[in-house]
Amino acid sequence: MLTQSEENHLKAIYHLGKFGSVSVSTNAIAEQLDTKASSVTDMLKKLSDKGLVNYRKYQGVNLTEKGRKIASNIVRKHRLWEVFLVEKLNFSWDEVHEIAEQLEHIKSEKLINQLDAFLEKPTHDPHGDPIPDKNGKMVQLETQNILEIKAGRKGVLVSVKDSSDEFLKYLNKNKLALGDTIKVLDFEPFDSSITIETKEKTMIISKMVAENLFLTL
Amino acid sequence: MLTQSEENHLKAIYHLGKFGSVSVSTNAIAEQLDTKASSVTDMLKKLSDKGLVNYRKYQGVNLTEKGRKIASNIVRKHRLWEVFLVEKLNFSWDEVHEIAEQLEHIKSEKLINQLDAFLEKPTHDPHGDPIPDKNGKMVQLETQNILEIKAGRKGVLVSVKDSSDEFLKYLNKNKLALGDTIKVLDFEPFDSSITIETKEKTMIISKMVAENLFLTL
DNA sequence: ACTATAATTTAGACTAATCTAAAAAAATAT
DNA sequence: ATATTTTTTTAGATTAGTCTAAATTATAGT
Repeated sequence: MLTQSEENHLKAIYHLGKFGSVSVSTNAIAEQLDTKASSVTDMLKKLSDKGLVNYRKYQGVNLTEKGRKIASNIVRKHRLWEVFLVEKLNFSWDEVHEIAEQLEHIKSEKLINQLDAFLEKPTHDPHGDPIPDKNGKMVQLETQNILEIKAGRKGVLVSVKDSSDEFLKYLNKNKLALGDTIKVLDFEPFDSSITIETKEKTMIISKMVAENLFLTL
Repeated sequence: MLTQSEENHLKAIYHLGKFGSVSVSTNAIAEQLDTKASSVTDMLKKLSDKGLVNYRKYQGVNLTEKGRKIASNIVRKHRLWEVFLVEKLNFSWDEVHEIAEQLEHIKSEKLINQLDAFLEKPTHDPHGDPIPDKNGKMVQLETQNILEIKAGRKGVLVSVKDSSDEFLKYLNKNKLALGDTIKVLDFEPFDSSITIETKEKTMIISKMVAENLFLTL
């Protein structure tokens, strides 16, 4: 049985491992978990002893098959709980992350299976992130960042990269939600801002915002 | 913010304090939590420093108003989650306790309010125990132990004292469930066993079983 | 290739929660 | 009332997770 801290470290490695680099650095994990590199080193040794990560001093770390399975299961739980909170308990998508961070550590396989069924086996969470199945597999939509879409074309907003409160509140304030159809009207090369059109209105979004919006065409 | 262990100690004192004695003994808490008396003593000092219990060496302990409120809130969460598991996720009543032991420590006031509303503000959990409201108040049904009921009278089974797996499985096996009407046919003074009649059948229950069944007349 | 900088690990300390064994206090029995 | 037993507390040790500061290794710049 793993502790919450062990689970959080595996999850961090899982998330960081997705982006290119074969091995994940100690510092990256420390930053993700808001802790110190020395604490991470200690934990990596422990996880290595348990056969959940491949770790070589100074060389970074990555998940073993066993570790990857555990990590994807935590992500699965996190995202299922987020769906529950939004769909059943009327939370808005900017309120659920912290609570799901707690709920993801509840231990009961039956619980998560029943929850999955109760929610009618959702494939994506409220932020558009795919929910892994029991084996860690997930449907990955073909998405494009809005910055890569040609002016004049339309797409459907299906996921956001940044799931922070502040960013989601910005989207709420500007009436942008998953599932909305967005048309790219104009691209301004000077600052990479984009003019977009939604059902609601026409607006300009900054590069910083645009980087976090992913659409299907 | 309290740790899980602190919360568990408060909850144990809350439950033990219900039965007569003004103050709860160190040993009783230790037994309830399956830990050692010395560990309990340490924790009592800590809880006392935080103003959650009144503790005097060798004199036992009881909850302060602040402590009582926190404890009843944990019990509230535990019982609401049990309702959720049974009503929404199709668990049977003998499977929910352990999971609720974990869920009761999730910290979010909004979560528990929304859950309460989603479940339509239940007043009792699947074992018939009353669910405290936000202020710790609960409706206490006028119940009688089946041993105190005169032969020939009927009652409705509304709660069970022992919530262990084994006992609940015994009830399931014998088709006894909350809400069932039970008629007391005969009382055997020799061993305090009772002959009862349900929709299903007539059966004899031992004193040990009878002690755990509470009815409304 | 050498040096400065950055990343990582090690060493040692701290806190929280637990335990065992011994000491102290309270309860009970004669 | 005293002795025995039980309960409770204290003292000291252990484990997990964390930290800071120092040492080590890797990386980058010239």
